[in-house]
Amino acid sequence: MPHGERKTQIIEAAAQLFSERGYHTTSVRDIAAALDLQGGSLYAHIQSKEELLWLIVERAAEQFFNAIRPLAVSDIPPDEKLRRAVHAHIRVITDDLAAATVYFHEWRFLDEDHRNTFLEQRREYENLWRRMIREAMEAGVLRNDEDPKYMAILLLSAMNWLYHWYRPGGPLSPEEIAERFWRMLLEGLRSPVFQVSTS
Amino acid sequence: MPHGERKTQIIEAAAQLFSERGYHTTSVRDIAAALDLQGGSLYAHIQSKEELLWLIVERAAEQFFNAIRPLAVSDIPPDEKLRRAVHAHIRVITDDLAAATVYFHEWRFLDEDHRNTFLEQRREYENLWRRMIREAMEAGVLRNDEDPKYMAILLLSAMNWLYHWYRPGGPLSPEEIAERFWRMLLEGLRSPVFQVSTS
DNA sequence: CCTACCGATCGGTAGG
DNA sequence: CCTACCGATCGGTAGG
Repeated sequence: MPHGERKTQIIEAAAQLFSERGYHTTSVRDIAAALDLQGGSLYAHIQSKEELLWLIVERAAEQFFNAIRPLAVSDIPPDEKLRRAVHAHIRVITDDLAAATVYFHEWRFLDEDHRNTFLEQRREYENLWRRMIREAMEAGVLRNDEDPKYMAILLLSAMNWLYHWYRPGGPLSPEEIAERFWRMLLEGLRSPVFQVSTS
Repeated sequence: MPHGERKTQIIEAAAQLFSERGYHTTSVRDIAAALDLQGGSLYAHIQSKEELLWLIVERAAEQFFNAIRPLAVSDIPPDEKLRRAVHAHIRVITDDLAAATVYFHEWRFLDEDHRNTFLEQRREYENLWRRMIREAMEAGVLRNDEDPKYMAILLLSAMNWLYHWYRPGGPLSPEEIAERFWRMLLEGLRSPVFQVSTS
């Protein structure tokens, strides 16, 4: 009978290795070695290598939902709500960079059922963002001459790319990054005193 | 002696498969099968599987440079220059989605030498963007109370994420996407008639 | 949790 | 460009 703690260790070692080398370049023996075990010994705790991938992705998806859903359904003013959501989303990524990297990078290697569940959850998550944005548009906080769909894509793209370049100990804290990103996205990059010739 | 046309076919088939399944999940036999060849026959044209990955990444890097460098060194007004650069960068991604996907996703599996060259080229490319942004800031076109470094990251993040969601035949053309992204980034998401309470 | 092993598949080569 | 093969490594299992 597997005891939970050991399994958590295995999941975390797997997340670290999958994020560094990718799912397929990491062997079950690599994961076992990181815990000073023999390759076959892992199977006392897990059913398959794919189960590990699924558990990592599942957990990460949960982190995103736990961070954003309470905000989304709250009655905080829509601009403050979005500001906090940006901070929260970025926090999930920076708090467990390995898990986030696997979430964004390796989900394609899930079994078909797990992959479908993943895609479904991701769609739901994006809908939370679209709803917050539409709410802010209707409150007159965000401009209503843009499509909330592409606003959401822009926001999430800028944030999600973070796992490519963020490293702990860099010049900016997660909070400072979130602050700057939100400010630039909200206020725009254009100088307020300059009339730019956009078509 | 390999003749060039066949090699191009091999590279393109490899780019397609690498982008769909990833580098390590695609076998040399898969690539050969896509061209109705036997696995071993590829080695009349290539030296190794890694060479294929390198050629795909190399080509993609060249596309980005060819699209942006002439703009960067031109004396087009800085705002128009950036607008065109956004269009050009997005065009490179959408014009060869498979190559762009491999470029962003699979470069980690390059040999050490190739990986170092890749990282060097990417740094140079990002510097082109930083220089264009700094130029626009100094011309008073972009706000000078933000760091050009993070402006560049924001711009490139939003654009680079495109390969995750863009599919040909979608509702927006590459030009329409570029237009919207540039407009949203430049003008900001905030409603012009609303005073948002940012700290 | 280990030892010892399974069949399958991999990238790459020899020889034609 | 094909056939036939190489050693290495893979995920997973049996039996203890």
